[in-house]
Amino acid sequence: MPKENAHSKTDTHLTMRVVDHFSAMIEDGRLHPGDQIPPERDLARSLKMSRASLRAGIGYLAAMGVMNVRHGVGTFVADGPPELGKASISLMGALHGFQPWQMFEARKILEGQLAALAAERGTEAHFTALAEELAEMYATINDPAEYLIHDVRFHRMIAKAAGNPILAALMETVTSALYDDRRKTAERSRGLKQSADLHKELYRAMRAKNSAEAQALMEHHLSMAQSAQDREIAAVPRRRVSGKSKSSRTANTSR
Amino acid sequence: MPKENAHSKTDTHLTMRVVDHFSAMIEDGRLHPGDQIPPERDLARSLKMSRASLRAGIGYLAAMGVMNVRHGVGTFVADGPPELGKASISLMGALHGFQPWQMFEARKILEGQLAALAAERGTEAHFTALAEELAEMYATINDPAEYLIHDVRFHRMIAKAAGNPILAALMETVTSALYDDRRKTAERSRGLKQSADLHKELYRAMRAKNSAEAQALMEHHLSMAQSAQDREIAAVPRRRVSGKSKSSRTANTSR
DNA sequence: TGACTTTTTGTGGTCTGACCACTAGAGTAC
DNA sequence: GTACTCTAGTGGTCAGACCACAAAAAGTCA
Repeated sequence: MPKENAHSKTDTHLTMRVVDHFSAMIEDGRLHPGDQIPPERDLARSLKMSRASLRAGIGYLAAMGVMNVRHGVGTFVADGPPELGKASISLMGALHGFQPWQMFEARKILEGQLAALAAERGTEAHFTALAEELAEMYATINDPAEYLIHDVRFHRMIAKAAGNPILAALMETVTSALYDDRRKTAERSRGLKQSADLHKELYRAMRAKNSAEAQALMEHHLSMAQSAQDREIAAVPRRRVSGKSKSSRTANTSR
Repeated sequence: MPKENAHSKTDTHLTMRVVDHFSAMIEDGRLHPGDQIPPERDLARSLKMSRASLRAGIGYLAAMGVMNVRHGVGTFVADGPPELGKASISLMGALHGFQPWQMFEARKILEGQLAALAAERGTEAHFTALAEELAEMYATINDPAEYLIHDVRFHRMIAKAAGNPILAALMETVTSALYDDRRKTAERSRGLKQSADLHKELYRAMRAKNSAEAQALMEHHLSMAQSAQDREIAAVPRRRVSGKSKSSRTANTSR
């Protein structure tokens, strides 16, 4: 396996030369989040390669979430919240057979711990922000789509309050795979009341700096969510895939 | 804000059309890990786009670790162990200022939980494999480079025994950021004896299905490793860095 | 003056088709 | 058999042109 290691000088692939170039600039502090890089035409000339090759490298960085390319505007160093692996989890699920219960298990561990840490380390500002999202959740209890937005923000704020951006990024990675499905599946309103109440308890536990309770409540909350989803799946059976087409080594991609 | 997402039919970017195309094929089961996709020239014709655009999409998938491109041979669907985000964490560290202690905190949580799960779910085959790696560790106790290989395998086997590939992939993501540095820093031999003994205790706890003890031992082990790294940093002061940018490329000595 | 519309400018996105570089296997000589 | 050479197939790079989009500038009209 070509375990490409960072910062090889004689890297043959031009793509990797570009990646290394920008990696070095970022790690050296010559590039910061939000910075715009020069136009592709100029950059290609100064790096002595064709624009096509340069674009391959930029595309690679963009896929990793390090760069942010905006058509007609420019290319920027990513500045938003850290995102690891992006959509890869959903693909990885298909590739390696991730099971829904495994996702929830991972979430329980990560978010449970995050809630505990937030209880210990959260500041007044964090708790205030949590309270505001909580209020919004109650206010939009009859609008599942809107509710979901504040629900997500609430969880994200907990991650922020926990003070560990790495754990927050990992949570984001796992969660994002489930987000799309949830967005499409408008939840029943009656479920939202119960959900909001649970969040309120969670909020109180964190504000009281009771980390053990916060963790337990979070895990309980996610268990409920898991049950809800299981029921959803049972109600709307998923399409089944035809058997193992192990046929030829070369897959036919055209329809 | 533009949370671009999956499976848009009218996606303007050709790059994303390619990504969606293969994502769909993978999720439908028409493509499996290890499968080879058709040559770029044929594929470009059948997808009705230029080879350049097709390559952009393939490059994107390759960056996400979904595809595996081999010059002169062909392009394949990834079949190795799941890897989320690849090298992104080290870059993210530079971008968002990840601190070493945050990495260890994340590791403690993930690997601690993994050890507990392994104790509960591990099979005889798993424990046997662990015992073999343990033996290799004692055998190579005077060869830090070789020792490290078995050390990593030991931890990886724990992750496998835990039976949750998502958590395993997350651990891999966090750990890989530290691996390169560790490889360069030859450890002290006397530290390895202590490390091996700790792994042995850990092994025994797991085999005895004592999940609580396994988790505690793993966390203790990682705490020791963290202390060792802190000493390493203190002994070899880093080059000064300006402002907020701080290199995450530091040595990790003990495990 | 002020607000709206049109044009210009600068950026990334795509196309074409040619040629280079690598790999693996077939063919050949010994 | 072994080692070498050749060849076909694949991804990698190049060049230059043109398209599409977004923001800013210029023009237009009340």
